[in-house]
Amino acid sequence: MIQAGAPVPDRTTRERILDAALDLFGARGVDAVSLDEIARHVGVRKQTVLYWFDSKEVLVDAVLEKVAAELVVVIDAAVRAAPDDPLDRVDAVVRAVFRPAVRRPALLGLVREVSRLSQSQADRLAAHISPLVERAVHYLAAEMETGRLRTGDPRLIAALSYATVTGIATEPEALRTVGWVADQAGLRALRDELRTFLRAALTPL
Amino acid sequence: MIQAGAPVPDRTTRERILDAALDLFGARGVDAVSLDEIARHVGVRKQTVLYWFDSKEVLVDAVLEKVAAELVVVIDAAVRAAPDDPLDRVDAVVRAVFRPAVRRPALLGLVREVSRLSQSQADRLAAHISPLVERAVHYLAAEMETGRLRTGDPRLIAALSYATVTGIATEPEALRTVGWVADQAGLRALRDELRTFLRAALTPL
DNA sequence: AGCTCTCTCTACCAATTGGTAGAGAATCGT
DNA sequence: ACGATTCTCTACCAATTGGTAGAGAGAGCT
Repeated sequence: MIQAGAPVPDRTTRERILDAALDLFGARGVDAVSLDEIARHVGVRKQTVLYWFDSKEVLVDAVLEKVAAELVVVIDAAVRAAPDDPLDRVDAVVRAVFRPAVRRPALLGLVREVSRLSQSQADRLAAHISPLVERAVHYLAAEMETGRLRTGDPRLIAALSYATVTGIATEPEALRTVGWVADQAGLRALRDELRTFLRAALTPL
Repeated sequence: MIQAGAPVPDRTTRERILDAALDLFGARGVDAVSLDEIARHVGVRKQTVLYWFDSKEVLVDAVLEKVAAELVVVIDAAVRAAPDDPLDRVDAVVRAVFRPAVRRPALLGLVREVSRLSQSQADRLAAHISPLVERAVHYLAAEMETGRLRTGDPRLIAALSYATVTGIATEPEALRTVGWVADQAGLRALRDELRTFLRAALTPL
């Protein structure tokens, strides 16, 4: 905690604000979290938050940017490391997406907020994600040609997978409604069920 | 629009408030929609809303209650009407869930709000949904025994399906990020892809 | 030492929120 | 005809929100 009149220049304050914002936004949503609450979590005044980020919208932007960039790196690495078999590759991507999510639920929880973004924010996010998706779609299409994947619409498969992952991310607690336990073991079990589904649906007949 | 000093007793006002609240909550979230905005949509003052529903929380409750009850009826009817084959039955449920969603996107969009509910609200919702899920789980388990479905954990399958549907519901616009078009045709295509997936994953080897 | 830049602070503000108090018009049962 | 009930209104309020203005402490360069 920093006392009044002792503003030791602290380059990490910005990072700590981003960190707290990610957790809080992810857990309870952008609307429900005030700048003041974020500031309190960091041990700083609300106006300090507004010094680092000109407005709440800018802060949201920065958080999304950070998360998207990290996610892209993780997925990218997983794809490159995976063996040549397309089924194994899909499997690797699914596990790669869930790994950070298991460690830090707020990460995927943030996805829930995407639907509330402004047009420009959504566009910027898409700029990060789209290239990844396009590559995946082309890859899937190519492998369907070679017969190593069951034929289908790769874009729909991508959309469905994305929807499923965000669905899991969105509702770790809501899934209790269907009797699912939202702990790490439960998350892993659900991830594995998704892997099974994808394999079953993509394995050539 | 009702003019001042002309409060013709109108039993439908309550219904119209519920209706507007459903659409607005579903489209933009409970937090982002004020009572005043709902009132304006109905053509009434905010205080009239508070006359019919003691607080915003009560209004949210009522909307959820209504949606849950309707959804239960729809699914129930679909199951009863479906043929005896378990794969067809699963298929019928998926279509039944999507039918109201296609007609009225806000309906499933409301699911996004579930994660922000209070404990008591979540419990009440679960009271509606759980029996349905339990029946489905037992049914799936029984059919796995008879060999007409691939064996697996029925509860995980239910959870995964639920997550997928809510994922689609949550992100009709966010899915644009992966290049998916969020119109009715797109929704149908995605629904059919989900049906294909479920069939592929559940068909006995 | 003195000056500038970086950073966090105190003090405020206008707007919006959910909610309360209570007046008054229309309808219905008597 | 009349009183009670039902329903919507005007008028307020306390609390919270995102955001602004500007003071002032510490660090580093000259």
